[in-house]
Amino acid sequence: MKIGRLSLTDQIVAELRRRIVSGELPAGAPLRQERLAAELGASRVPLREAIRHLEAEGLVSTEIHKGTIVSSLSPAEIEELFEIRVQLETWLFALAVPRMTEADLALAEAVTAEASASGDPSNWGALNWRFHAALCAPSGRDQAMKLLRGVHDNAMRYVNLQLAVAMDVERELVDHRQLLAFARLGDAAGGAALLRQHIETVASNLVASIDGERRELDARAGAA
Amino acid sequence: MKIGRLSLTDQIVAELRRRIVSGELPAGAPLRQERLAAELGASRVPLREAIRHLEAEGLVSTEIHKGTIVSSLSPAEIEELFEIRVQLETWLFALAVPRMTEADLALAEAVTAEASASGDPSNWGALNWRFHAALCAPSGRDQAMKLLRGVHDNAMRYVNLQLAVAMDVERELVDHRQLLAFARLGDAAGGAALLRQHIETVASNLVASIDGERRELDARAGAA
DNA sequence: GTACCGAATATTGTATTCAATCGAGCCGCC
DNA sequence: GGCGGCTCGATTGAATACAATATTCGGTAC
Repeated sequence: MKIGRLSLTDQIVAELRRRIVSGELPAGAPLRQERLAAELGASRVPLREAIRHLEAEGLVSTEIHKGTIVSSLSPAEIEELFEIRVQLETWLFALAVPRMTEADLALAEAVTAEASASGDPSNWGALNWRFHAALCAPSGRDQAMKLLRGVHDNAMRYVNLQLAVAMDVERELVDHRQLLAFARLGDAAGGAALLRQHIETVASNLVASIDGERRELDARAGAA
Repeated sequence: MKIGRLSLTDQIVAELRRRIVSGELPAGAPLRQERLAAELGASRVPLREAIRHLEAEGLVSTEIHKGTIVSSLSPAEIEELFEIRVQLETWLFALAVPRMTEADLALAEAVTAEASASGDPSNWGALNWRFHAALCAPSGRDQAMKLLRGVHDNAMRYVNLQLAVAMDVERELVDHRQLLAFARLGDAAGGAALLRQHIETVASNLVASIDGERRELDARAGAA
């Protein structure tokens, strides 16, 4: 029983979002309609509709008669996305903690275990989201979760491209386990504080890494 | 010199959003593609792209082969949108207060004056946004402002339909002037507290009004 | 009289086609 | 030799045409 079949457009949205968030389509990459449509086995019309959807989400940006590119955020904008995450996630987490059931905790633990086991960094962004979502979802704030998901996706694609941050995956897992411990104890305030610090740490590592890379590129450009 | 020409799709998005937020297209109203396209003087293709854009924003929802309707939020979901506004706006306001220039304050005052003068309730939602945006924009958090705008739009269309709340416009203006006073004094904490209370008051009035209307409808349905 | 089935119709989903615009490379002119 | 304009190819924007699906209304059997 397929309860809700997906339109072709929706499938394309999901696929493109996956490619963008995973870094397969890096920031600045152009989305050629004819080629992409052929590659996805569809016509240009549903592809264009999908692009409009992603545009509204902020993942791509279109200039009229020039085409669509994966939108590229400045370090300041990336940092801002993490700030937003801090605001929303700490709030949702604090709401979620007292409502968490054993099943919720088990789910979060399962995701953590999966992340520990899988060394594949390419789907780490998705796992990270699933963990954070599992922590916040019991808040019951579905609208906020939808918003948060957009912010998370938009930020995570930069994380996926930064190996320096990816190498810190061990440290992140430690944080995640500790967050789980706070949740288990019902300590919303303590957990929220750690969550804030956790997100801020990832953000500053990421921005530092991007800045470093940018400096390197500038240096090369200067030398050339 | 027209620097940024708009695609037909973008124009349609703006027009449809206006109609939805203003209440001209109430929640639940179906969007018939052929009719709308003819009415807007365009073909179905750009209209469909516009609909996909609005769908990503959460203003409409589409069911495959059944059509698109203006999305209708439950009272709980509406309340949640206001909760999100509280979280984001109090944060942004507190950031904005120390950065406000005289020009920012003047702008906010001008909007308040305009709102006092104009008795037209139909564009009151837009004015309300302009005021709240003026208070938060100096924070410099453009990404968050974009998010907040979406939330505000989505919530405001219900306000526009509720005369009981619209009648409280005087009280709201009092709050707005008081918020301005806090901003002028540089009292971020005091202003944020008032802002929180302000939004929560509007939310509870609105939800109460919607609940009342719904009960009335149920009663009629029961009588029939 | 009611419930179920089926054809007709309306509406959406997708593909194909045509039109408008932009960018690159070439040519002529200064 | 450099610069401006121009033509051509490529790409997107928009419209038309076709296919698939759902709703509705009428009819028939029970």
